[in-house]
Amino acid sequence: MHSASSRTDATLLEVARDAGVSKTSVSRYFGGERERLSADLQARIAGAAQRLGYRPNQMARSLKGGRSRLIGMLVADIRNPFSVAVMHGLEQACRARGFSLMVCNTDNDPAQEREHLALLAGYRVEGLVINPTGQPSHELRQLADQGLPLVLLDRTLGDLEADVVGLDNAHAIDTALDHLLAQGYGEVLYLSEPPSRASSRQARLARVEQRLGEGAGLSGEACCLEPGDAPALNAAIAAFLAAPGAAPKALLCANGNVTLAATRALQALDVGLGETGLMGIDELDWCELVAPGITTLAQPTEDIGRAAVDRLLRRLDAPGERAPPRRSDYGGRLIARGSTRR
Amino acid sequence: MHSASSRTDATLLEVARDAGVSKTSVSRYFGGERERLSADLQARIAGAAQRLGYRPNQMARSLKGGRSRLIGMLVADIRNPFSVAVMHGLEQACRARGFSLMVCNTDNDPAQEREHLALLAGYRVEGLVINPTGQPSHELRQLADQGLPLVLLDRTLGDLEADVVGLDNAHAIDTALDHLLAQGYGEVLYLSEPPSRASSRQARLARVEQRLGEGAGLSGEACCLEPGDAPALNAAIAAFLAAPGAAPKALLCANGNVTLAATRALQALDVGLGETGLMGIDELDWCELVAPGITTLAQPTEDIGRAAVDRLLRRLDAPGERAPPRRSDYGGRLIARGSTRR
DNA sequence: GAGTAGCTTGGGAACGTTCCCATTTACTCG
DNA sequence: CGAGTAAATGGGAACGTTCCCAAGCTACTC
Repeated sequence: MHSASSRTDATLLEVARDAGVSKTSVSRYFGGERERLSADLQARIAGAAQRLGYRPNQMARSLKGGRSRLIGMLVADIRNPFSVAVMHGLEQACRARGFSLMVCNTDNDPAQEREHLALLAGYRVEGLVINPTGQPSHELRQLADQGLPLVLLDRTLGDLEADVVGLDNAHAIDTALDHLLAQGYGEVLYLSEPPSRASSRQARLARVEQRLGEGAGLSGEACCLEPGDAPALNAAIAAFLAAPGAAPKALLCANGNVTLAATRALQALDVGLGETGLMGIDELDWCELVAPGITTLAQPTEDIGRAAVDRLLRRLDAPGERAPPRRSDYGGRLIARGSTRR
Repeated sequence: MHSASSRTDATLLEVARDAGVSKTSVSRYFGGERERLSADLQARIAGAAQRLGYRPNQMARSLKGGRSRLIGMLVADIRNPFSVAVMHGLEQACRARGFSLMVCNTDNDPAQEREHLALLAGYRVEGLVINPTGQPSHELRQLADQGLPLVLLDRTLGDLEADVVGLDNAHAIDTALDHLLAQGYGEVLYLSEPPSRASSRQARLARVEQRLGEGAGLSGEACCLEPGDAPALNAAIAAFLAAPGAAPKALLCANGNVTLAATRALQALDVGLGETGLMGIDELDWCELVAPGITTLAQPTEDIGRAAVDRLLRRLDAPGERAPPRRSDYGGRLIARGSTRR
């Protein structure tokens, strides 16, 4: 049992004194050079550290060494399961390579983004993974200019020089549309949030429009609505379903949030799933539960997380060298369920 | 535009030199004593800092001051929406009080818990919020002994001396059972994961057994199953529904995970919701989507997060003073939906 | 048997801050 | 008009590490 009132932690120097060795030796012991020390010294240090409850002070450590061993993550919406899944992959990968992850949630608020960016910079994170909200803030640009390795999740950001890791959007849209076509749907309504600043939304939208324009068995339209505008969504869907047309109709949702909103809308309109097709990008817990199951295109979130760390560390290992920004695109996995079975 | 190759950040001393002032003044400027400086000095410092892209080094700062301004959170499963929601509340509250949150996910793995605990201790977090997995690790006990303020989420942990913030379990169970009774259900199957180490599960289970034992219009049983054992769950539910009994039957799920599993099971058994009642503790995105909507008892997650930070800071403000551990219980909010309407 | 190489060990100067003191300057008051 | 106070500023010693360099020792090599 420890004396309950010791409020300040033991320091390296105290351990050294207690063990009767120099601070350098203690530093070596905890700094991964344990094998350089004689067995005797090791034992004495271990004993003293144990006795005093010593833990190396990371702050002092990174101050001297210049290496914080910290990776920062800026996530736009922590309550989005996609973000959480990627975060999980990131954390695993970081840990495996001796880094820790510091996560900040911006709630889609540029002010919080700036503030958190300053925070992370203050802790001298060695790399940054960002799920950007709007356009690049001044702070972010400045960090990038200073050479801080940056990885963007899912979307590019203006002309910001950074690696991007995400879904291969064109391929994802193709997979989705091909699936709908194969299941016998001919008329598609593509639902998305406004693509304004988000490059991935633009890419998906562009591919959809290209494919729908080509004909080849599919026709339809794209519809971009503000998130949360349920009446508009209901109206858009109702209009789409009411329009004359011989081919079976289906909805394709650009991401998980849209899938959620569209599912609500279809229930409000009392439309049966399957008869009218429904498919979404992003797999979610509940997609299999809403009868008869909602077809989705799952993103390989863990892979994306791992890849992000990979990029970061690659740049860290080659400091100074200014490699051109790189994109990594991952394929999605189709999970076919009842909502696209007629 | 900054010179792209400056890999090391500007320091306080460089700013001081550039501005032609002493480092003390710069320290004051960034340390919240800005008003003590003359307008002239303020302007010169601001200019220099801007020019050099200076950001105070948090590491050095907390090294000297002994205050890391960091709160640690240890969460058992980051993919659990309840945890994320609490985390969100925590983060907001931390930010509002000038702290930052460092989150670690243990994936329910004691080894990772120990490792992350060491990490957080290394960064000298000033308080710790824990969503504990099993029994208290040695490391945790040690930190507690050293007087690090600790808040446990949702469950107590052995004899560990720490504040606890969570749902008022007895009251929650009462609310749920009263609702089921009012809706005309008479026979209840309570589903839970094994309560082994988790005090909140024990508390809920105990109250359920007490109430079901009392009679008063309700009878039934409790059933504890390993998470993920779908066949056993199906069998248990099937047996419950097949048993003779005149009163309408309902299922009560101890938490979100159980609700998910039970919903799957009911679908597999092709049982209609409402006719057989279903109710869960924890509100989830999809509960309104599974027809006809699943009744839940929502936990006030944001409040819980805020309360946790509150406790922590209260102890931080009164250092040394060893106040007895305290429990805060929050009430849940009933969200009645179709699954408990006959 | 001296020179060299390798191992183990320790001393001390950083790292970028904060904060306690001292110093200077300008005012007020009796 | 001198003393006393307040406000503005700066110098320097910490804080707990790491890491360069040097010292002592043992054991070879030629």
